[in-house]
Amino acid sequence: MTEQPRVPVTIYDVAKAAGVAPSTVSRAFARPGRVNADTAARIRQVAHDLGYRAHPVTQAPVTAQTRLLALMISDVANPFYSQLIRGAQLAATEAGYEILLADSRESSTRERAALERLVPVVEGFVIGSSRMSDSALRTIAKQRPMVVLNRALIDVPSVVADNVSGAHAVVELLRDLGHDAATYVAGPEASWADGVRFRSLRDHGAHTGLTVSRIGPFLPTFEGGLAATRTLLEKLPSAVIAYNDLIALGVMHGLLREGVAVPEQVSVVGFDDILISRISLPTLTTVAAPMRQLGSTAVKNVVALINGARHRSTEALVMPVQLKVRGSTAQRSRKRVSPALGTTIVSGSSS
Amino acid sequence: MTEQPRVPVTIYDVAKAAGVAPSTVSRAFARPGRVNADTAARIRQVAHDLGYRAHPVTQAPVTAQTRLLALMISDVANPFYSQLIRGAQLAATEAGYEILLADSRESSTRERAALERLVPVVEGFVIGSSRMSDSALRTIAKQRPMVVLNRALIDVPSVVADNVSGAHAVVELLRDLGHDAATYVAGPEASWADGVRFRSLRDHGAHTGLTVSRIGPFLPTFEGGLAATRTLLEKLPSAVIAYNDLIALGVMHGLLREGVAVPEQVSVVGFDDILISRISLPTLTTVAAPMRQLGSTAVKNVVALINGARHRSTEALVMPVQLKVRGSTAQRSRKRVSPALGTTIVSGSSS
DNA sequence: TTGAAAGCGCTAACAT
DNA sequence: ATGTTAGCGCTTTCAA
Repeated sequence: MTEQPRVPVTIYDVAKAAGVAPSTVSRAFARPGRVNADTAARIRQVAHDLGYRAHPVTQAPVTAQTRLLALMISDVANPFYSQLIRGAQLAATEAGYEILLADSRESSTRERAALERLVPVVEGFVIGSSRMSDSALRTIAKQRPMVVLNRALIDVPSVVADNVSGAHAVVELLRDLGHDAATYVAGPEASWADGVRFRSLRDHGAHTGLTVSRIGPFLPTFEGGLAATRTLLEKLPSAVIAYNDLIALGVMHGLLREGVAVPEQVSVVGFDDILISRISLPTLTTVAAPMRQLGSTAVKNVVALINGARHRSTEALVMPVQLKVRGSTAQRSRKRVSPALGTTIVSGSSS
Repeated sequence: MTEQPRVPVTIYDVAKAAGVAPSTVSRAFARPGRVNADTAARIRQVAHDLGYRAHPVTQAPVTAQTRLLALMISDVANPFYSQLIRGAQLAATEAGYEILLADSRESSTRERAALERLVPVVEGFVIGSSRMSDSALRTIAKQRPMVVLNRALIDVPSVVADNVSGAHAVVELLRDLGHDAATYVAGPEASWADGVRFRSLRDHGAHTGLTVSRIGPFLPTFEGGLAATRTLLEKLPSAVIAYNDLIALGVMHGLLREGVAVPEQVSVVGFDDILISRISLPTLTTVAAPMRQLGSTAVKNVVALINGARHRSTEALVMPVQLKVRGSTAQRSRKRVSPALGTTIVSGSSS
């Protein structure tokens, strides 16, 4: 491939070089039939030589709406978003919109840059998960209709999963299984859900006799969970609650690799209920949120905003969650593990 | 939320209604400082009452390039694309572009609609996987620089994984393990890779003494694999090769659920090497393609095209693949399965 | 078949 | 602080 200097070439340049009127050039491209075949051929030749490219934006009638919506998420590779994306797509299709997926890759800088670049192009935003500050988010919200997911933001319509109830259910499950302490493996610090989950776990735990400590932050990925295992092994808890399923799965694998039995020695709980959690071995106990609904609700709301609806309530819309009890949690064992050796020693229960 | 009739309101409407000049309205929004606070407030009020929305496209200086690239894939939820997307994003960031992800959800109609909507907005296309016809794809390629992945398309630059060699390696592996027949579980018919994989398997199998039959098409998902299991159980082969890992995983689980041991009774092979394949039980033998490189190479090429490079070679760029032999394949057993009962019976080898 | 000219909705000089 | 005016790159009447 040979590079050429990049100076935007317009139809005027082409017209001049080809000795025709700009409108003829326009027609040559836009409605091929309406122009003399020879003229058209010559124009195309000249255009090609000049390196002409139709301008991305003005090409379409400037009055046209783009019917494009942007959905911003922090990592497309995270299966957690699959259903959310599906829901959003479904609702968008129904409303005659197309969803453009933007991926911040867990970086607030990238997120902001992408958002800013999209403002002139899309009619509205759905923020699936943001790593930006509330105020930065509000700045964008001022420019285009926006709905935020997984974060409660004053003055911007938001839809969140009921993380508080989910955390309470987890605490109660573990208590019922005889655990009296658990370690929370934290995800990204900029994640709103992370904060809510840990605080809810800790506070409700304090009320009901489950001491929840925290390690992290870790990347919200399988690798992140693997990394967390090292810390966990230093002082192995009988129960681990992870920020999300991917971390939980990583932890589970990390533990199994070290010879620690899950759930016999350590119970593991996640959040999200992604596909793998249903097919891993053991299957993962997790808090399932109605991701698909979250996505479609959000899109319906932006579309309503675009159509002139007004946002009223200052409260976030809360969607119910469900605790899926599966194979990775079990009655607390009376055994204690010496992780370095991977052997087990019998002991009384400790606080 | 209250809906309102949708008649595009411009700054001129607002200006007239507020008794000011259009430019004042423009400034009130674009440059808040430069306008009397009272006037600005009044304008905002009027604008709001009229349901004014900044026009998505003309808002930015019309001369600006969008610096946006579209990446079209057939299913964002398929982890197969994760690395491809990453590669594309990395290369795009480096070139100062933003990647917009578009998802056809396995539908050529949706794909075409999305592509057409994106033409005026993006500077170039990377088609990660297409369900459209070659000619339909070429139509879009005429309007914007385009690079196609996973499909060889004459006149349009394309980058493909070396499916042929991958298939050959699979055939040889299975032969070496003593198998003399295998069933290929097909994916989407519109998938170019599907055709190449099956033909390569069948042809190379014919040469080396592995009879490859085909069932399908099935959805390229875990559920698709589960569905395929039913057909497979009717006449259980000693080896299954799936269009992709997701199907392979579905098949594996479907078989295990029915009491068929993998790999003892049936060997299973996939294509792609997605994350789960490394952590499933058993781990999955699969053909790994350099997805990340595919993505970044494609993006580098569109960017070059945008910058005026010319596409020359009519051949697709072929990237090497690697067979990862893992836990789901084993020496062919002498036992035969009576799948309906889930029991095993000893028998001699059969053709 | 082709040219001239008028916009599309908005921003940015340049005036006032 | 605000109004006037000239474009942005392209398409589209309207004439010729």
